[in-house]
Amino acid sequence: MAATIRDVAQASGVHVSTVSRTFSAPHLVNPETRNRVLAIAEDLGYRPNRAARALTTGRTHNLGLIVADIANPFFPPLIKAAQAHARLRDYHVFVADTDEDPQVEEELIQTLTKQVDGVLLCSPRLSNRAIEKLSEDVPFVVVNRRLRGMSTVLMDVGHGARLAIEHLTALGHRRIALLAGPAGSWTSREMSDAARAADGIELTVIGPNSPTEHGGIAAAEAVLAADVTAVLAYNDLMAIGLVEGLDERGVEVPGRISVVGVDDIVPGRLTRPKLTTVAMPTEAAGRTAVDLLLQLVGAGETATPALATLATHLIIRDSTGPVPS
Amino acid sequence: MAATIRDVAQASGVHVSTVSRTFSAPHLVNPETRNRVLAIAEDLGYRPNRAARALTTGRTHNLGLIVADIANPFFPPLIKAAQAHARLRDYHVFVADTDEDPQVEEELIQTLTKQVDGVLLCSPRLSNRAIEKLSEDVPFVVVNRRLRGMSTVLMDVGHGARLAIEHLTALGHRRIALLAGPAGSWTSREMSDAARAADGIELTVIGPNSPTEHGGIAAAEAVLAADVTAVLAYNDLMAIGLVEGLDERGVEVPGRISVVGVDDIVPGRLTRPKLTTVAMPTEAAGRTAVDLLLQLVGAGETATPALATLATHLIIRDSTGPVPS
DNA sequence: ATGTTTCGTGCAACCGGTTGCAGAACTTCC
DNA sequence: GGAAGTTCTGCAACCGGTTGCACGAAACAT
Repeated sequence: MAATIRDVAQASGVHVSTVSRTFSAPHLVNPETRNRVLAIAEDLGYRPNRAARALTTGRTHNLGLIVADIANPFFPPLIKAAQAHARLRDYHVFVADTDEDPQVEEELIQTLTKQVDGVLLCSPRLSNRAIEKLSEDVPFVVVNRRLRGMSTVLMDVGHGARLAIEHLTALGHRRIALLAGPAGSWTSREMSDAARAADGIELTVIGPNSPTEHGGIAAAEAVLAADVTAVLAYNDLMAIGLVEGLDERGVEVPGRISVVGVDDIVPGRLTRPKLTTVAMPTEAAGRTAVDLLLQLVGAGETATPALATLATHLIIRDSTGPVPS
Repeated sequence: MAATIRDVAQASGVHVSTVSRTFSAPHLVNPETRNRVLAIAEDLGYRPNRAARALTTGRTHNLGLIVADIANPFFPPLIKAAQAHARLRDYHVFVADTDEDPQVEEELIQTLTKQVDGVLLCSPRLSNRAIEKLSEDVPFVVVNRRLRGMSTVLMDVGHGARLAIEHLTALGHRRIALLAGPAGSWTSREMSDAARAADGIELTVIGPNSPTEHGGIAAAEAVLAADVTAVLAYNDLMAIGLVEGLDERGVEVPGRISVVGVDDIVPGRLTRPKLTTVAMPTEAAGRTAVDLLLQLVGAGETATPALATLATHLIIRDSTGPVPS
């Protein structure tokens, strides 16, 4: 069995409380005693049991990170960044995948609640109402969804959409289609609001669509029917699918139609043509979300929700070009 | 504050032990009492505290999953599958990223040890020695590395490599290069063993290389110098990079050189030409690893290490073709 | 020399559960 | 009708830590 605090106490001839303090409040114990205890602890391979500690302190030093789909290339960089950032602050993170199912999401949060100090909710599928309810039990930070009264990390996709459209209009495009995402998506709404507000273009909104490669392929027909020269897609996966669908129909990108995606996921850099896209600050979002969450955790009841909006930028590659004459 | 077992006990006029048993050994309590307790628990929103339970039972119902790099597209499907499979068995999983650093890996395992019932180690960078040492403290299942005396999940990449080479020879290729992976990699050794054993081909081994897109780009020069007509790359990322590097030099794939990757990651399906590749059963590996681990956890000291070898298969797409005449 | 702080440590209760043991109430059997 | 089981519940110790409180010793002030 692994050494406990009592083993260390016995071996060093002090009371358990002294050993405890050696680790959790070193300044309260005599340097001499402390060193002796530390040496013996080291010797016995003692490591404090975080779960036991959590029982009295109420701090588990764990975070929960809930995403809709781990395998969606958008998330791994965020997970990685969040996890690394948390680790620096001595936090471990549970990662859970809801498979896009709100029901699963809710259950997950409930069973996780007791084991974590806070939960990071990325692109939640749950209703605002449900989230607010659950947030009574555990601090939340929500990524990619606006929720008043709650700490939030947003990526300014509206701005990104404007940049994309400016880029397209500079290339001479006037008739532009927006391939919308899933119905309830905040991101999708932001994008279409931005696109609708753009001057001097004729916008066709196609969708809602499934935010997958398949959704993009399926939309190719509708894009052709819309008779546009450029398309802004909800995300890169759809954009890639669309390029594929257009290719199957002998339509060249960017020769006949220009395509812009959103997210800047890895595959987009590898396809041909390489995808022009709105880069999302996913790593920064992961780090920021952890920071906000720990801030919330530290503040306890007096917590003030914070809102962080992260900038996006346009990466121009090869899937956009001048409007065909 | 969240309701505890004592709140429920008080509210239902029974002793805490009865409440405890209602949840952890229902058959020991009178159905009538049980229902009353359950109703009141429901009412109070009571949920057992897993950490507290772990203290006495020694079972945390948590697993640790350690990978070298979450953002490497190879891992997310495995993580997703493992996590989903664990959840069905009422286990949560900590996911941690070592950033390819053995030091970090070791620390991570140590701090995680007390909080989990077992650890899944995917493509570990740690020495066998270190892993064996650490395995005294917590059950391990190792994925993608052969380690005697320890439960292991392997993907039969040797077989995959043979399939790939058969495919290439059937197309007429004789001079083939193997783009090796990192030096210590078990997978890389398996592949080169298989390739060396193949009959009737002239093999050039290039490497070790960094297992990234960049490594592939960098290897393009060496591939051309080797004067081969086909290349088997350590993984898809490298294969994609190689195709890119060759393209920059005006070399057509598969027109002049055929390229086969390994892993079947998502981007490979999206590039052009679409990548011929050896598909790895990553989801199955994740599930199998969880099964083996839980089996180990259940068995306690009497655990018998098991070995699972998962089949790979070849997916023929567009990056391979007949040898140029 | 005495009174007041400061410092270091021990004591014991507590966090939220689990579990071996014991005993009460109720059955079953002869 | 009493002995022997069953079934259900309570008691209390325990898991591995933390922490408020008390107390003795040393350091300081007067």
